[in-house]
Amino acid sequence: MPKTQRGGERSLLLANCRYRKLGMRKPCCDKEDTNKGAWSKQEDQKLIDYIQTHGEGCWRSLPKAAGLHRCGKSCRLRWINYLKPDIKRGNFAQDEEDLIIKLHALLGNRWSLIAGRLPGRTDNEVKNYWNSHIRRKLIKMGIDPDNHKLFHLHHQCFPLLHRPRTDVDKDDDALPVSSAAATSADSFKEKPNSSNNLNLDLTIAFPSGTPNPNSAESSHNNNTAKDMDQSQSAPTLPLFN
DNA sequence: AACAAGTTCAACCGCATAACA
DNA sequence: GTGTTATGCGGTTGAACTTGT
Repeated sequence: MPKTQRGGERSLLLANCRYRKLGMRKPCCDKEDTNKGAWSKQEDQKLIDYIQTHGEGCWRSLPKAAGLHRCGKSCRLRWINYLKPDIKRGNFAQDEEDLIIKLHALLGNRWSLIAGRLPGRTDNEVKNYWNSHIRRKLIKMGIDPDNHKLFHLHHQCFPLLHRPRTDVDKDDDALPVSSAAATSADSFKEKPNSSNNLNLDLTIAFPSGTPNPNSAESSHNNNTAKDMDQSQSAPTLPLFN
């Protein structure tokens, strides 16, 4: 059973309860007739049908036009993260994982930029994968996932992380810290690209078809433009420095 | 078998900012 | 220049699921 069909009504109730409890301001689209929580198959189909006919965009007016009792934000997220036809689902390949680590070292938590380098992957998926898999793996290897440095290089800041290794730490992919550096460094070396779709060139460049933000006609995609402005030249990865 | 603890991931939120009036 | 609206982003939540005891 797809997770998307679990407990929709319950999460709606919990969400409404949360606003009251925490004194949070209600979202703009929190109307009585607006659905929340998991999407049903029928809702998915309505959204797919509408976008296939009319294309993406105008998310604010889309729900009404498509006959959905959802806010535009929710529709956009559902489409981008789940329904879009070119989305690649399933496990991440090793080269995808390596690329995420490299890009994270370079860009930090800018998940949309990182996802932009992984065809078929969404920012949400990359973020979740980072938090649930890669982050933990790096910690096990003795690498601080936040700055990609070995823990022992700044152990004063993280004394609790430098406890003696115990049986709990022993795991298939757990490595002694001393060898972890070499192993991870090896894994970051450029290796033959097993996935032809992956763009492992880390030079920051504008996606094909995207106008140069410095040019007069570009007024769109300002975040990207801002990010690009900050990295004019192709940076090298500051791993383990 | 039953329960607890840990993990995953879809969906939500607030915030920042571009676009527009 | 100012106010409002729409969109996109990253952080967070919590139900469902998995694993351990």
